[in-house]
Amino acid sequence: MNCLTNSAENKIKEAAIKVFLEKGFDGTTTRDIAKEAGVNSALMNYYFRSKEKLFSSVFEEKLQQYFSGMIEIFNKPIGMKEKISDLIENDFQMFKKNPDLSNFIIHELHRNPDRFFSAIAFDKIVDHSSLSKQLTTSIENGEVIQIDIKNVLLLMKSNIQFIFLCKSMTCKMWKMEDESFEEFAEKHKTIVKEMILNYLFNSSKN
Amino acid sequence: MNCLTNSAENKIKEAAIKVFLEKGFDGTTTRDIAKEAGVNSALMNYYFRSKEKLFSSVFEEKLQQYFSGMIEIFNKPIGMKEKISDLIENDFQMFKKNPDLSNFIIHELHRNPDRFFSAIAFDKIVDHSSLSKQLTTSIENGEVIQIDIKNVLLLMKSNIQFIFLCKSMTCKMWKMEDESFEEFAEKHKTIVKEMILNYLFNSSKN
DNA sequence: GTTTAATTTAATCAATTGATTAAATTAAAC
DNA sequence: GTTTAATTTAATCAATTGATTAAATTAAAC
Repeated sequence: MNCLTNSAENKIKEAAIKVFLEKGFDGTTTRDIAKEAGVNSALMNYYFRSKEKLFSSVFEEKLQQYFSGMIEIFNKPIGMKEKISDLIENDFQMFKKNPDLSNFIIHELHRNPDRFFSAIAFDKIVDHSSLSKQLTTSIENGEVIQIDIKNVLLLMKSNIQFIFLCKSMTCKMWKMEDESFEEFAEKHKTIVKEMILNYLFNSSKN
Repeated sequence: MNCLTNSAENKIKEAAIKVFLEKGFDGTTTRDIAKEAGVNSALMNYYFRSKEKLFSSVFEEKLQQYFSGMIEIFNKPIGMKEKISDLIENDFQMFKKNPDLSNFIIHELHRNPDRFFSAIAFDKIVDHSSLSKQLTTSIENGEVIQIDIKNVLLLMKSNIQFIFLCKSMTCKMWKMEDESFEEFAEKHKTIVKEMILNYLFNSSKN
């Protein structure tokens, strides 16, 4: 019943993660998943009842992953400048390790926005109130410019995620291979960090 | 043979644009398109030979649209600061009018990166050399900081496109309707413009 | 070792999907 | 007005797809 490490159920889940992230829900057939998992295709329905249910379990897991790193950092007892810097760095590393994740989340939410709430209790998971309070304090301090938390988060997300979202276009346009793309991404991350920190923080404090 | 405005061929093409942009290639059936166009489903194959070919013609058109505005501005005889500002504004207006365009291009290129070249002759269409030269001059002037054209373009694209790419997530997270989202988007555009211009341009010149 | 439950397989379904065919209709050419 | 070509339709295919079923096998309980 346990020791799932290599059980059929686990192999199916792993395969589903891989295939759904590559091809999306519509581009994936249940036979794709069964083949990737190396199991009989009826097993998928035995364990997960339907393609839709299997997908949901994958999507839920990935949406959690998408947010999980942020939340820890939100509550870290560190200064605002360091926190912003950490959030950027954290996202960068996550998408570097999971190059399909961003496309997957963005596309599946675009196709069916309601998945957002069926997959996550946002209020519980992303408790932005702590960060929000810290931002307010920093603004009152004069450390940070007058700005809404929504814009701050969007600035960070846009500049990091988009590097990976449009990876294929970048590589085609500028004739890059994986290696030079990685260099480019690292370089861009540095620029983004500098630009955002410069913009948000008043120059008096360093 | 002509007067295509309301011909079946044209209705199919229009319907294909609408449905493909909403649902993507994998999420669309030929019957969806026929139904949307209000024509017999065999007509699609009569005019376009196959779903793949119809899709290609849509994708090609949309990729051109994606780049078309940029190119004009690249070659405008205006200063660097105004040009950057115009490019940002132009992208913003395009994606505001075509909220699915960004998702469509990003997703279909992610699924099949080679479509990029089958759909566009990049060297011809995006002649970035003019902008590239202007940037070099501006850097030598001391007007602009030392930076690569690739990073400049990516900064602009990221910050504008991503607003619309993650529209559904934004609306869910912050409980926005279409109206307040539009306000938010406008506000964010202003911030992005200011941030990017501040970052790229040395403060001596105004 | 027998019984019972859990897991796996092969065979098969009905529905959907992209595509084709042949006939019917409409428009154009002369 | 007849001939010819272009357009449209209804009917139908074969292949694919998500799912189910019933039988076979394996593991667990006693």
